[in-house]
Amino acid sequence: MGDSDVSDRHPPLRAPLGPRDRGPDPRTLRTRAAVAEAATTLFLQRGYQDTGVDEIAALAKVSKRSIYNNYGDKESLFTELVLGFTSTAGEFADRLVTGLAEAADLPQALHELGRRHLRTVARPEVLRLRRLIILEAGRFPALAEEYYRSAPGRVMAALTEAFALLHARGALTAPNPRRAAEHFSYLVLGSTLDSFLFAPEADLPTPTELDRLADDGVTAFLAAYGG
Amino acid sequence: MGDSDVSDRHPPLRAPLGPRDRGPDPRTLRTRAAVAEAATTLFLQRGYQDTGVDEIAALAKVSKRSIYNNYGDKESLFTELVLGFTSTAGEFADRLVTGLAEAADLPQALHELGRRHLRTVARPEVLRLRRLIILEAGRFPALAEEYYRSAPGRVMAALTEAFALLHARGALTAPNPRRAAEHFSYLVLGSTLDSFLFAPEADLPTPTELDRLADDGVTAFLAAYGG
DNA sequence: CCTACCGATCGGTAGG
DNA sequence: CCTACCGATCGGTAGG
Repeated sequence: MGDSDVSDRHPPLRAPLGPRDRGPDPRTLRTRAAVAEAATTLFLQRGYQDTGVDEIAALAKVSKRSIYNNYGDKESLFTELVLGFTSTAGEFADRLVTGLAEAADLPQALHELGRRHLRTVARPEVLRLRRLIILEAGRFPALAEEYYRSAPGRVMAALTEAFALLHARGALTAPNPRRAAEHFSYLVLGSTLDSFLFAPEADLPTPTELDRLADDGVTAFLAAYGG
Repeated sequence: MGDSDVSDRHPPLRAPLGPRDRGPDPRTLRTRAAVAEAATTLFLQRGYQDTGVDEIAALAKVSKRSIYNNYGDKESLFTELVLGFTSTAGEFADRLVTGLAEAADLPQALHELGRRHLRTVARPEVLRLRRLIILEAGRFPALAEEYYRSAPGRVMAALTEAFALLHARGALTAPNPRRAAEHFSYLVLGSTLDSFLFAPEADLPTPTELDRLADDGVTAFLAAYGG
């Protein structure tokens, strides 16, 4: 099983497998996980600038040196964490709209989609991530663009495609399906997303209120675009 | 023309009128105006934290001491400037909806309102102010609340009132006029406000595109709520 | 005497 | 892994 020579002059900076193929050092994994959790908490709470590397180290109960060893520098740590959450959000976006164009009862399917979408987006950690990315869009423009394209953008693209099909079939009247997708999203999510940005500490709507908000948005959408 | 005694033992710290009623020292006014303009530019561009008092002083071509003499400290300077713009925005909000409930041609009046609203809100300085307040909502929660209540909140309140009247008169079907006002706002403004937060450096829609966005939003609103 | 303003520098804290 | 410390920069204030 060809162990690599310890004196190898070109070791990968972070080997995917350690010597004897034992996998990465479990201590490294523990440290990285502790740092990631602590940094996520603090970044989401206070933003990039107001979170100190010392604070992250203290909360994660690791040394500051371990953070730099595992993540390079503060910017890389931030970027790596945010990109991880962004790809999670992108996967959700793909699943959300699946099957819409084939639904037997379109109004019911849209109401369910609206409720599911708003419930997901109105979770504190999702709202805080969105807010964090907006706060740091000046410092990390590429990150903001990647998030926008992967999360809301992917939902918008999937809705656009579904609405185009439904329009062709006469189930909706949406000659501009892209615009219809935007209208659907802002009708359902608009006020919840907006309020949180201005009052991130305020109480979120209750689940009942969220369903009501989503239903009202979908009802207005169906009145405007319904077959 | 009663000159005040120069040896007066209780001079006001900053007299509204100087000796001989000549008015405030014009040098003071010039300095304050220069500081306000420079600070506004920089705060809107980089946010609170990333703007240094030294930078403001350099851009305004005054000494740092003059900033502290005129505005107390950095937080007060920021608050004073933002509150000034907030009250300006509030006055616009009041005028925007005036006369809507009495319009002879409601669809036309709503289309004009939508265009005017979006054109105003989509000005770079308005978008930047909104973004700045969101960025600093963690540090200045009272400021964010005041802005939210004075600007979007006042438009929403005025629209709600107008829609309630129009519903009573049968010109609209809006049994929940508050919700209708939210839907109107997000249909017209949603995508423009949202995109700017994630890409503050990107090009804004052209005036033609803005009118199209507004028209599409108002058309959807009328299809959903129209008499 | 006052107000406005200057050059110089303070203590404290950030990322690394 | 920790303490100590660096070069840089911040908001705020000193004397004149």
